[in-house]
Amino acid sequence: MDVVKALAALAQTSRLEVFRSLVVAGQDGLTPGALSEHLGVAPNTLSFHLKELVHADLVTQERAGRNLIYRAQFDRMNAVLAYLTTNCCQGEPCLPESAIQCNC
Amino acid sequence: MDVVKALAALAQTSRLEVFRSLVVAGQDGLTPGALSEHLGVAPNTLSFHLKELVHADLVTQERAGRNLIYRAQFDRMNAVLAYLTTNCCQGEPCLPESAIQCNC
DNA sequence: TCAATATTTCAAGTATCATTGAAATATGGA
DNA sequence: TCCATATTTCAATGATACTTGAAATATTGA
Repeated sequence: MDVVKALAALAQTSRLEVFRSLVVAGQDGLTPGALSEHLGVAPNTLSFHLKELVHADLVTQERAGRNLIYRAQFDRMNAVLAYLTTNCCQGEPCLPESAIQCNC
Repeated sequence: MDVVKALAALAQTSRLEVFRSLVVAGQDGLTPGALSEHLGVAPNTLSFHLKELVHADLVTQERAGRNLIYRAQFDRMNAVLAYLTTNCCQGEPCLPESAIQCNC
């Protein structure tokens, strides 16, 4: 699991906005056209960024007729997030409470 | 809260290893010397990466005599992770279960 | 104060990334 | 088949990032 690649894919303003939009959209996903209009990113630039997200395995692509549908890959996202926190603090308590994963 | 900057700071092999080491170390933190030896990163290269992590507010620096001690900033880390998942899936269930945040 | 240890800063070179405009591909409908 | 829509690919340019070696700074103990 290449965590660096996933983090790099998210470490760019347009891509982070794209991914966040897909996270909110959930299983419905979004088309490049919708994303392009909603985020104000040029179609070819958007296509480049979507490919980066797909290569990082954070997003899936499916064709639906004339459109493509992109969706966030939630299990992969959670695996990346989990990597950052596993085995933290040698078992000592480091934070009072939190609840940040995607379990809506 | 500049999430892109934080993700970019983590999206690099050496820095991700440094950060993970600091996460595991917890409140004890680690010195550049210890990190350099443990990870096999040249001291000046390590210094560059540590500065990136500090600028991204993911790591703190404190002097202890001749050494410096770097520590992971857990609340900041959790805030960054939380940003990726908030408002996901329009409230629909998207994953059965998970537990990924730092609450050790 | 001087030397040793710990760590950072600086400058330079190479590589990687983001954006843009133009052209290409794929799909659906007339 | 032909056209329009949707989306991607390509090439080029400018900006940003990583690494390295050498030099500088800070702290401690003799």
